[in-house]
Amino acid sequence: MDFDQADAVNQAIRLLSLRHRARIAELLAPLGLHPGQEALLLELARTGPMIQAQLSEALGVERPSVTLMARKLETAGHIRRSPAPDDQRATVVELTDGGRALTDQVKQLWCTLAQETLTGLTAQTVTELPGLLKTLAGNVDTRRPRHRRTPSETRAPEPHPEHRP
Amino acid sequence: MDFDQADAVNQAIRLLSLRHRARIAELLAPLGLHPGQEALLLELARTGPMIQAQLSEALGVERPSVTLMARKLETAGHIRRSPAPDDQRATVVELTDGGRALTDQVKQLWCTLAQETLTGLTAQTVTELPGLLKTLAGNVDTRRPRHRRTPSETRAPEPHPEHRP
DNA sequence: GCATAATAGTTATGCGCCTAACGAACTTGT
DNA sequence: ACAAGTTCGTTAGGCGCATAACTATTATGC
Repeated sequence: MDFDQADAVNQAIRLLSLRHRARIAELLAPLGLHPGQEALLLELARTGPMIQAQLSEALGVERPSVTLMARKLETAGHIRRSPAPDDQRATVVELTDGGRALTDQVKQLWCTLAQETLTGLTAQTVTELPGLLKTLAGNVDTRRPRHRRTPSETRAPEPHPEHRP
Repeated sequence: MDFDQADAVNQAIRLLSLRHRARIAELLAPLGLHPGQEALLLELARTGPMIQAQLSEALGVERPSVTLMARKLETAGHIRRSPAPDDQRATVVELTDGGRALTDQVKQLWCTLAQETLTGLTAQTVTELPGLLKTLAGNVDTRRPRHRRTPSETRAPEPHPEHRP
């Protein structure tokens, strides 16, 4: 692959990351939230009370990051942390009533943002987009081992599917 | 737009951002670079010596961010900063010889990364992808004013083009 | 010509995210 | 049953990126 093509892709992903996050920050600021925190709240709303380690896995961030974010969200009164009954090490995290209400507002922003983001795309592109992005993310995922082979990556034998229908 | 659909898109973008950046970090670590710095080096290699304000604009990050990154890259010996002759306030940044050599290595990583990222996609998707991502980034761009209208965004009258041919 | 505005850069501070290192609690192997 | 390993959470430190506030220089208006 030649550099210009690679650069176009990598730069576009970088720019999208920056802009998307910046827009999230803008939308979240009135609620007193910072980018990343909304993901934690939404995950709790989606799955219910859970252990920080599970949150770390679900959010795709490391455990120390969860520790700090959770502490701040707790201080703000949006979540509650209590020791897990069956495991003395674990602390279970859950939304407070206020946190749930706040999350409802986040959900609306979430829709606004997506609507904004998808402006001008065809319906087909919109429906295919999530799968496409997940494929890209999966292709560069470093959490689970990527290919068990040595770094001579001439061509990966079993890539991710294009989209799953 | 319903929440699940919006969430799928937003979450996918978030995940891609995290994973792509993580992979960049992994690839850059052997060179002693951190994510974001490669963009500065590549921009200098692309455009030649330039003012920090121009770098800020080109990279899409704020000027204080450029200040700190540039200082670190200068300390590492990859770039050189000198006062601009025609403007006493400005400082022009350029690659050193070592920086240029390092950037050549970055370019190779860049190709590796893109190849990895695009694994399993059709040729058509690959060619359309940069334009698509740029559209998405442009749709959420907050630097230039987004729509001159009040925030009642029932539907934007003149969205971005699907792709520019 | 001079006050005023705009621009270039820096410092300070805060957040998300990371890795490394640690203690405490659970799980396992034998 | 107990040592060894694993997992959960935390602390400490570092980087990228952001905004706010400041200085120094350049450009503009009248």
